[in-house]
Amino acid sequence: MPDDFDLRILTALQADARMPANDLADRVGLSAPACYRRTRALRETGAIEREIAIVSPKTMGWTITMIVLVTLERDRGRIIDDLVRSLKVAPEVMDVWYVTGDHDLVLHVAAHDMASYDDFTRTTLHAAEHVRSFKTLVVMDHAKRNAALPPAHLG
Amino acid sequence: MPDDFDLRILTALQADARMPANDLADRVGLSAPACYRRTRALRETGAIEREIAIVSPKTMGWTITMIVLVTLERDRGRIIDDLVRSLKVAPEVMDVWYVTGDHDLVLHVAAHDMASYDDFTRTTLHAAEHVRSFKTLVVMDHAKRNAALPPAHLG
DNA sequence: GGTGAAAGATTGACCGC
DNA sequence: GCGGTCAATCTTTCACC
Repeated sequence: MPDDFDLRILTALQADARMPANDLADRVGLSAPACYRRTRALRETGAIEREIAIVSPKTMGWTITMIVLVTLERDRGRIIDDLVRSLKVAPEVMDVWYVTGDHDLVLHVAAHDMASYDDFTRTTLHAAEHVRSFKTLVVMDHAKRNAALPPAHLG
Repeated sequence: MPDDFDLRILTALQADARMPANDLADRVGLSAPACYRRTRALRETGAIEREIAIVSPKTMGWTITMIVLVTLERDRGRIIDDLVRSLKVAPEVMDVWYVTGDHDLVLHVAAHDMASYDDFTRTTLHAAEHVRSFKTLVVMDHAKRNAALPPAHLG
C-alpha cells in the first residue's frame, strides 16, 4: 500500500520521469537515497509500469489517428480473445479498451495515411469473426494528451 | 527533419526513457555524447514532448475509467473552445480528441467511483452550452495501453 | 561526430531509530 | 521495518578536436 510519500513520488515522476532524485527529495521531504529506494520498490511492485518518452506522432511518421468503436456479435465469449490478441500485436493499435455500453471495444489506432488505415481495417477488423460492425472516428486534433494519470489524492 | 539515427533514438526512448546514453549509443551506432546531443535537440524541438512514468491507475486511487462520446449542437464554432478549455483543466480528463464522424469529441476520463464520475458529468458536461448529448462507455479492461507510438519506419 | 575529463546523479554500505 | 549520511560507481554533460 503506497503512503503519501509514494504518492508524491508517483505524481512527480508522472510529470517528469527524469527528475533527479535530489529534486524529488526536496519535493517529497525525504533524502535522495530514500526516494531512490522507494522509486525502485515502486518499479518492482509494478506501481510504476514503465518510463517512456512521449514522442510527437508527426515526427514518427504517423500523420493520422482514429478512434474505432467496435461492436461484436452477441455471443462474444472467449472467441474475442483472438481478436484482442491480434490487436495487441498490431503496431498501429495504441490502445484497446473493453467497454460496456453502446459498443464492445474502443481502439485508438495510428496510420500513415487513409490507405494504410483501410488496409488495417481489412486485415484486422473485417477479417475477424464476431465483429458485427465498427465505426471510425477520425481524429482531427488530440487536444489533451495526458498519458499520465490524474494526480493522486493525498491523505 | 529527423534522420534514421533520430528515429532509432526516439523508438528506443519510447520504450524506455531511462535507457543510458551508452546503451542507446550501442543500439543506434553513435557515441554516447552524440546520442546525448541528439536527444537534447529532440527535446528542444518538441519531437520528444516529455518523459513520464506510466503509473498503475489503481495505485493512484483511480479505480474506473470511461470513454465518453460527446455530440455537440450543430452550430459549434469557437464556443466549444470554452468546453475544451474546461476539459483541459479538469484533472480527471486524460485525453480529449476532436473527431469527425458520429460524434464530435471523445474523452478518456478517470474517476474514483461512479458517484464522482456523475459529479464530473454534471459540472462539466451537462453544465456546458452546446453539448447536445453524450454517451458513456465504462471501461472494463484497458487491454492494451501503449502510451508510446508505433515504431517509426526506418529508411 | 568522436575523445577524454569534469560535474552530477544513482546506487550501495553502514548506522541509528 | 524505516530513513539518514557518506562514499563509490555510473551517467550525463562539457570542452576540444
